[in-house]
Amino acid sequence: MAVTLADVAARAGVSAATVSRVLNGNYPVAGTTRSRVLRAVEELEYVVNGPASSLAAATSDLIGVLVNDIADPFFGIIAGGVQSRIAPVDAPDGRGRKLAVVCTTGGSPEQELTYLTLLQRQRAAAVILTGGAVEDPAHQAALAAALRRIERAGARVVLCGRPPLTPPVAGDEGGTEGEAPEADTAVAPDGTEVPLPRAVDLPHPACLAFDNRGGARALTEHLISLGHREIGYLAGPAERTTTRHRLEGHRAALDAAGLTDGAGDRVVHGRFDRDSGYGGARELLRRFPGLTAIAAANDTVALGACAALREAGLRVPEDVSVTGFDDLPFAAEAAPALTTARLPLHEAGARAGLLALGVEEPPPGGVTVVGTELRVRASTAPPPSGPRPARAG
Amino acid sequence: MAVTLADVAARAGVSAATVSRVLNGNYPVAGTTRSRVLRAVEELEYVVNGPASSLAAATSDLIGVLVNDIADPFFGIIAGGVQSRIAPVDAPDGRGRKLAVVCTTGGSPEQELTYLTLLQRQRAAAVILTGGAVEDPAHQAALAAALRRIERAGARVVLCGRPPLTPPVAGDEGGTEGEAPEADTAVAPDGTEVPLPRAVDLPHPACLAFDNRGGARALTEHLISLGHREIGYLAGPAERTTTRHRLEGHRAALDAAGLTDGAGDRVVHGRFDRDSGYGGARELLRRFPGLTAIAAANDTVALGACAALREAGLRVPEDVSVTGFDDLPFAAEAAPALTTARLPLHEAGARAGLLALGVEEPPPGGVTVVGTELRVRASTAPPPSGPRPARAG
DNA sequence: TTGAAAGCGCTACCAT
DNA sequence: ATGGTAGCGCTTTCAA
Repeated sequence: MAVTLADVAARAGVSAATVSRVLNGNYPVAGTTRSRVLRAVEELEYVVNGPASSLAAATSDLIGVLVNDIADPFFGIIAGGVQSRIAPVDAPDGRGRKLAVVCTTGGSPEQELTYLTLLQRQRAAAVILTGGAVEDPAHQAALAAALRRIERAGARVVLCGRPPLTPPVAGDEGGTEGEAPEADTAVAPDGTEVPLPRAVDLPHPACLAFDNRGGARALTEHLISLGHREIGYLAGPAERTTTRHRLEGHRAALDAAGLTDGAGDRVVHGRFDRDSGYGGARELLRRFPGLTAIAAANDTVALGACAALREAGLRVPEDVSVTGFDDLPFAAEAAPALTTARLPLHEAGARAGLLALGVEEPPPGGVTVVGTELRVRASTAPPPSGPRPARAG
Repeated sequence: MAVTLADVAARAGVSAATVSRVLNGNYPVAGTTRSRVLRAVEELEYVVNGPASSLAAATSDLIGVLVNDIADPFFGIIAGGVQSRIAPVDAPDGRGRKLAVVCTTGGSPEQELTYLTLLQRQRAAAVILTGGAVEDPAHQAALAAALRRIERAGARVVLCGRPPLTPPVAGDEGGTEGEAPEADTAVAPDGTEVPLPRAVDLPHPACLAFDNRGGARALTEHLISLGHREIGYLAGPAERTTTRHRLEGHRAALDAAGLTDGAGDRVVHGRFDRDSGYGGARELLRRFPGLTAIAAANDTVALGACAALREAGLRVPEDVSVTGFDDLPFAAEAAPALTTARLPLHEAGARAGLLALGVEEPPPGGVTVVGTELRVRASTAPPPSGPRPARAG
């Protein structure tokens, strides 16, 4: 029914092979032949059959992007960064443009695995996993197995905003102190490189890890430097690397300042959304009336906290200083007094795109740590006296 | 190299045809055979070759979603709605799950066309175009041609948040008063329905149009009802349906109230972003010192306007009332005093997903108008006196 | 209920 | 520089 390569070939008076060569531009073709073919393509309104060429060439133009929630600007911005590189607008027609298959996992391990299979089925050229990972060991193992399978199928795997699968012993996401890169391929009789079996057959994806720990630490250090001593923390959901690392950074700052007295943690766990920030802040205010600052797991949570403070008749940052994380565009608008750690989401996405294309090589250890930048919009030292008249509801 | 159907067939001691039937579950297979096959699939870690099956079956699991910018929550939320339906989380493994290919056009007509070709090449099962359209006639024609080609290739086309390609004569996007639906198919000898050639071979996509005009009108009517008489308008970029319809709604409200004196329009055009809102508001304040209200093309623009007002020492909404459009989550947080028209973006995306799947049938006319809801967060009548001491910079 | 086999449309290798 | 052609892995008649 549809126009095929053969139709074009017939019309141009050449062979199918020639048409293919013209279209893929990866082989010398005479100028006249070339233009004849292109004209036939035009006249027939021929559009390549992607599945057919994917089958024959054993590759596809699809790049999978796994996100928690595409409606969340955090992931939207990363996805935008990816697209800016895998399909640059200045590319001629569609030449060499990859398409992004965006998959919303909702943070569910099962969904993550399901989508990986679906993408493998599509023979995606690469898969990019974004955002923090669930730390459940069983899932980690299943995930590693899935990624290994995908890599073996010839697809690239990139982690963006997520720590490596097997953290170095020190438990530090920034570690480049991995084992020395041993030779792990050999030249087969037919001249091609084949992978040598490794003692541990783990996947080794390219990895762009956010410095969540460092950012969180810097934020809390900033609060401490202003004179705050009672700092609450609104953490994300347990079992997630993002939650853990940011919380660890916060605690590291407290420890370094000797602020971890036996009073226990001023930490409340919740989700990464506004409601959790709102509820969590109310709880913090209730439990710790002396609080002068709140560090939130991310900007969205911080916004919820601001709302709770406002409702309690407290001013931000005069009465309670609030910090967020990520620096989403709208957050600055909503809470101009927010101090936050800026994560270069778009840039990270863009680099992930390059890694997915294979244009950019991952560093020797495979892991690149993307730093955070402290954004101080408004800082206020705590009131000289102790507890405020906390009018929280 | 990879495991194929044939491998599974061999291992299960059945033919390839049988394995295919088991995997697709669209044909009766004996229970024992079935389980034998499934076990072989498990043991071999077999993953279907998508391109191969797409080639053979002439269909694919891909659904294209064209957006202006996936980093913009407006589109992110729509995309999320689409995904919620084309890949419901409760689907077993990957059974029948479609994948969303998200394409960022940046609002560029050329990119739009390029992506449509790319999606046609992938033999996408459907294509969803979101957001307002560029009104340039040449592009409209090229777009119509591209969509027609895609429809002829057997893919469904859905417009989401965009008016029909050929607006009814009245120029009203809400028109269901189109020509009576004539019979446009006939039953072929083999019992299948075939389309009759139409006089004008236009594409007829399913269409979910936002009631931009109605929403904008309601907003301005609201301002007028509060007593505002000098209302500025921050419009979007020219040549876009969204811009035009919202502006028309605004003007309709003014006309109805007899507020369009010869003083000329208090309208400033810009982009759909914060900076335009900021700059545009400053310009409005300068040119129309008596302004007591500003209606913005969307929430992002409104946020920029709020910033400009704040900077000018004016309070919102006490000194100047501001309205937005869309009701993006963060906007309410950033400007709680904002009155806005709520667009059910997620729901619209979800319906677009169903239309793309063919699960839901488009209405007879093809067009469904999605209404807006007025969200009044804080309204203030204009100050009794005339011009304020506009301290604008 | 199952098997055999003919494509689906393209790529890439081998000739020329 | 160009043509011929053997697959790529799956679906889907048609037979059995």
